[in-house]
Amino acid sequence: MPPAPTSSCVLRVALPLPLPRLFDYLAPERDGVVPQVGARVRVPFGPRERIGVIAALASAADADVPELKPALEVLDAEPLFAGELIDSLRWLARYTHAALGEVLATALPGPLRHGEPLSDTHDWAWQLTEAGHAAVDGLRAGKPRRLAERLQRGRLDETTLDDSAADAAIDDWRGAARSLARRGLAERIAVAASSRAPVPAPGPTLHPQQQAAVDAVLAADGFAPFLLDGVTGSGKTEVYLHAIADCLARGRQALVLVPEIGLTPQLLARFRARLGVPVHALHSGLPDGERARTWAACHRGEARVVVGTRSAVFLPLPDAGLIVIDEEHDGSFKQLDGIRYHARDFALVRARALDVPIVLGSATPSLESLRNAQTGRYAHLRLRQRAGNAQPPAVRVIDVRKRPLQAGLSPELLDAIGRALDAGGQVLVFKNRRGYAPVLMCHDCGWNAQCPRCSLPEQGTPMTVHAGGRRLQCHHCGARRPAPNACPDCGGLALQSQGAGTERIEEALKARFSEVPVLRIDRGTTNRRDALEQHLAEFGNARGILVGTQMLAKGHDLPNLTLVAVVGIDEGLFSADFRAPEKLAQLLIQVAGRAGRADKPGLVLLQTHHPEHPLLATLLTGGYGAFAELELEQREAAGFPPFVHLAMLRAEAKQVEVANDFLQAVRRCIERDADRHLEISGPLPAPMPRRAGYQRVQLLLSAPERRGLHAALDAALPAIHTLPEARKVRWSLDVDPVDLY
DNA sequence: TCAAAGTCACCG
DNA sequence: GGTGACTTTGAA
Repeated sequence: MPPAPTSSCVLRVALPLPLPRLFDYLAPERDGVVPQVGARVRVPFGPRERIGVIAALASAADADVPELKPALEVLDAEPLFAGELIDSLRWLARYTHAALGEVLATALPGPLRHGEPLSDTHDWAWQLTEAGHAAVDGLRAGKPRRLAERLQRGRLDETTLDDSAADAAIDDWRGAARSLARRGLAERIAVAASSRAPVPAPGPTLHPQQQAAVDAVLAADGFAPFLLDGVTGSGKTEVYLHAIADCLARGRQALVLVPEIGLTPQLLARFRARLGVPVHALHSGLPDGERARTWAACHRGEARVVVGTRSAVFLPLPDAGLIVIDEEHDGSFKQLDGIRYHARDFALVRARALDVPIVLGSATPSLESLRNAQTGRYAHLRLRQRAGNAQPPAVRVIDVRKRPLQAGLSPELLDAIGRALDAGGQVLVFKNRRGYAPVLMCHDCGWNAQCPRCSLPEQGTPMTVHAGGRRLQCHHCGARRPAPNACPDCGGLALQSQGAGTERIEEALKARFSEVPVLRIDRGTTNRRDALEQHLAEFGNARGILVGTQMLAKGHDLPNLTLVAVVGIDEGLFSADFRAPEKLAQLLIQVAGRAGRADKPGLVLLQTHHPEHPLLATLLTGGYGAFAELELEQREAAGFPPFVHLAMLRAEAKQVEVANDFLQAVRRCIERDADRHLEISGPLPAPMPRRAGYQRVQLLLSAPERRGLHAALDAALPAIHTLPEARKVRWSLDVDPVDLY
């Protein structure tokens, strides 16, 4: 029961500011709307107005300040944030140590954040006008005519039109509709939000492992986390679809989170066709209004299935029945600025609070999730069987030590590319992430610089190259030393820092294979969402070479791809980032999955200075599971997640000393009352120490228990916020950082 | 002498 | 974070 609005009612408001406190206001003086927790309010703040959210109600006696200003207006008669959602967001604010107001603002689409009312959620449909009915037969053949002929049979929902766009009957119907509307032949009308009962289309018969996985998920009663660990092509999506169909049949909502690159029109079309209900999509490429409408449709319980990227984890789900995280290992679930949340981890918190099952699917699960499966926190569902008779590709390692390299490509690799092209196939040259923290390596013997203080017997901590190649630095302990002139192991002079960019590779390939097209795909050439699809469509199935980075690891099918060449993997084997081996293994498995089809065996070539490296050996002989076991042992020995918990404080300033001084002061704040289990390293220059004219420094906290880490931060943060040094830098706190940059 | 640039406290 | 108010600094 909301309390009656009385003159003594005080609103404790969370404002979108990086201030870790609430601001108190009196209820608006003349306002019929009853203030409730979770409703937005417009309030005066300093010289201007802000939109905040009522976080609590109190009586005037409890106010912190004697003279309160009245709020201007309560914007929501029904709270936007209610029940489970606001509880979970409160948890997130505590966990990320961020201000509640900022967390709540992050959880809202732009228009709602700026005070606009909850959008209408009626559907739009198109119908012919009277003039339109009369004119159909006179229209010229073309898209407008084809659309008009469809509309002659009755009006059509936009969602239906979107769905049928996939079968190419009327692609780009919007253009055709606009053309008809201009001539007064068709009109757009509002219709009640469709509450179609699901009309699912049958899918392929499940194989026994899929069926077992589906049965396990359907048997769940309330909160139950599942790790769906299925090799590429084993049909994880079918398992999701069955679980979602069951969820719909129970009258509940389903939320599906996918990586940024995974939300393609094909995926949506498949979901829509199979589930037989409208499927809402939510991603950063949509216009604000669209995102606000989806939010409203979820809030009202009208949206039954939502497929979205990271930020969809904030959608209200009053009738939640299931959450699915596809490709749960994917890095794009972690937000890297603002509120640094991890959508997968927050989805788990929400699933627990909503008391619904949650399925985390991946062919290459994160080590965190595998660990949770090992310890029994997640049920481990395995799909080991491939659908159809697709053969895994052959994988060969090319030793490039002492080989003459052209833009980092060995003669053996270039020959293999030539042979694949001669056979009429396509080649993918895949460059592992651009190493912006270069390590020093000997081209003759593969030696690389490691920190003498931090090195463990099997797994050293690499030192990264600084000061134009003259200095080496360890990002774990801060040790520095000059770079050697000759290799300490073999005496050779072929020391080099790693990393030829994709541009240089592209140039070299164009020069060598001038008779075929060479297409480079990376952030530089392809930043729009569908640009990748377009580029690949133009490329077609003809002979040619694709050069690129992460973006090419998954996505569009390339049926004629017979050779995948991976270069730059040594940077992943010896990176300063403890997650680099995991990312590299995931990438290699994914990239390898792209080579060859049932009828054309594929070949994967890995070019390295370290053919005997245990990561490669384990991955090639035992697969990802064996690699993960080995890597978890390494993590445990080296004291890295998931065996410890990390938090990273980053600071940047024009002068290094300013950023350093701040983090030194932070370190003293934390040391003052932290227990002895908390390890602090730094302040140290970030592996990428300069960005846009700013010097970047970081302080890493590590604790064996979450509780200890959070206790230390809770104790120190109030003091850190008031440090005089804090005003001179831009700083941020990242709990569970994914990479240490 | 004024104005631009830097510093600071506060916001209910 | 953003703002107004106050302080320092520099050029005519």
